[in-house]
Amino acid sequence: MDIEARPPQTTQQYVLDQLRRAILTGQLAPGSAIRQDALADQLGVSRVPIREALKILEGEGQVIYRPRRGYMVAELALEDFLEVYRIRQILEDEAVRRAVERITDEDIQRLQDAHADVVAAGQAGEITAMAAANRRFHFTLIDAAGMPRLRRFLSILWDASDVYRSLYYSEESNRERVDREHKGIIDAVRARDTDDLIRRLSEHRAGTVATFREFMAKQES
Amino acid sequence: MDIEARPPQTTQQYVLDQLRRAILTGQLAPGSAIRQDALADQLGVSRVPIREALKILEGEGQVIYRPRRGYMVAELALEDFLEVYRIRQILEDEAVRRAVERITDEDIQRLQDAHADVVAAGQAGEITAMAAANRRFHFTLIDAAGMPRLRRFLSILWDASDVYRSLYYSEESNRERVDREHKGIIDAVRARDTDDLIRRLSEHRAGTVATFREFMAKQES
DNA sequence: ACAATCAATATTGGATCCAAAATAAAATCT
DNA sequence: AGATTTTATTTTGGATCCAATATTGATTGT
Repeated sequence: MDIEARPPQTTQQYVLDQLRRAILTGQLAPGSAIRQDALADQLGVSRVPIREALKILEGEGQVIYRPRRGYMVAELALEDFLEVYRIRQILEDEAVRRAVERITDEDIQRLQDAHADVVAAGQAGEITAMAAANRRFHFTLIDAAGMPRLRRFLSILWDASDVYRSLYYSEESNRERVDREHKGIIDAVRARDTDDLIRRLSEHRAGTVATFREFMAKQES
Repeated sequence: MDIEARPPQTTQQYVLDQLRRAILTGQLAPGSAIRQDALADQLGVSRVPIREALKILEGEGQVIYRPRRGYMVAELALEDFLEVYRIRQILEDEAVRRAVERITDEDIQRLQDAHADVVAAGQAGEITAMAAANRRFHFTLIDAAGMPRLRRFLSILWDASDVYRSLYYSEESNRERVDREHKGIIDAVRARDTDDLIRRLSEHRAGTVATFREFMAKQES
């Protein structure tokens, strides 16, 4: 399923991919320090490409950097999570408004394909694959807006909350809900019904937020 | 006037500051390649901190990176400029909505101080200082929203268009207009009149966009 | 004169090394 | 024993070096 067969062009790109994966899977836990030397040994590279990859992640807010103290994986408090979702709301509303005007039949086909992958991965219980397909689904819509900066910001926001979104998919009932809501979203796109689409997407996001709220409440106890 | 008397903590920070300045002043022109070796000589440092600083700027979209080809200063076509301002519009609307609810009297005092600096710099004809004070003015408002990610995105968007905003200030009539509009903005904040504030800010931005449009039209001929 | 090929040069990417700072551990003092 | 200072260790920041790739310039052939 993974298309990325060819190796990355540079070592820093390779390191960046690995770091993303480690953060996503929780191998590098939120709040933990990132030891450059250990990581270099583990990946079989020197510290130089690691430092460059970390600078990229710093820019995305995935890691926190303190001069002469090094990097640590960013944590996401409830407050932060809500901010991420609030900004997503605002930016995605704008994105789909533009997208509806510009979207092609091929795009809609891609939307359907991505959703098929979501369902397939969901039934197979492959949470990671499902998260990836889900992201493809939503970014097909976002890409159709043709706004590269907006796309990049949204990408950063999705990255920030990716870890916790997997939580949502781990529940069977939520997976069914995603299936249902995605179908509704596709219908709204086909009908070019912007208001309906925005409403459905808002509803769609609300589920994840609720799950995160519960999760954080349980964490405290 | 420059408060930043103490030197940066690390060399990469110093290089980052210098690169920002060079891009802002046009010393590094949009579209031009950035030669790491030459820059290292010029700043009296090695290439390592330069590479790290460039990675930060890459993340902000200020420079474009192509593997094994190096970095070049990003260009801003009219289309890009309009996207930047559209996203600014959306995010700043949200920011001020929150800000109005949370803003304190000290914040409003800071707003006034910043505006006084804008006017003073404007009368002295110091465009760079005026741009800096103007930024302080607007980010006082944005900061009051208490949304760090939104603040960061807006910071990136301001950076992207900073070069061209100076263009706007270079005209005397525009400087007067800024003075007038800022006063109106402060009044709206004091009155906690969100709708009026949003309207005024929108109007305020429109001037810069118009100037950029004219500039680009002239460029072509 | 122009295009294509080959050689020379410039530039980036990564590894290794050392100094400076931060952290952890040991020793000293009250 | 507990707090404080001193010493040892770990870790980051920066410089230098070399290999791999890209770019430029020269050479050859048509």
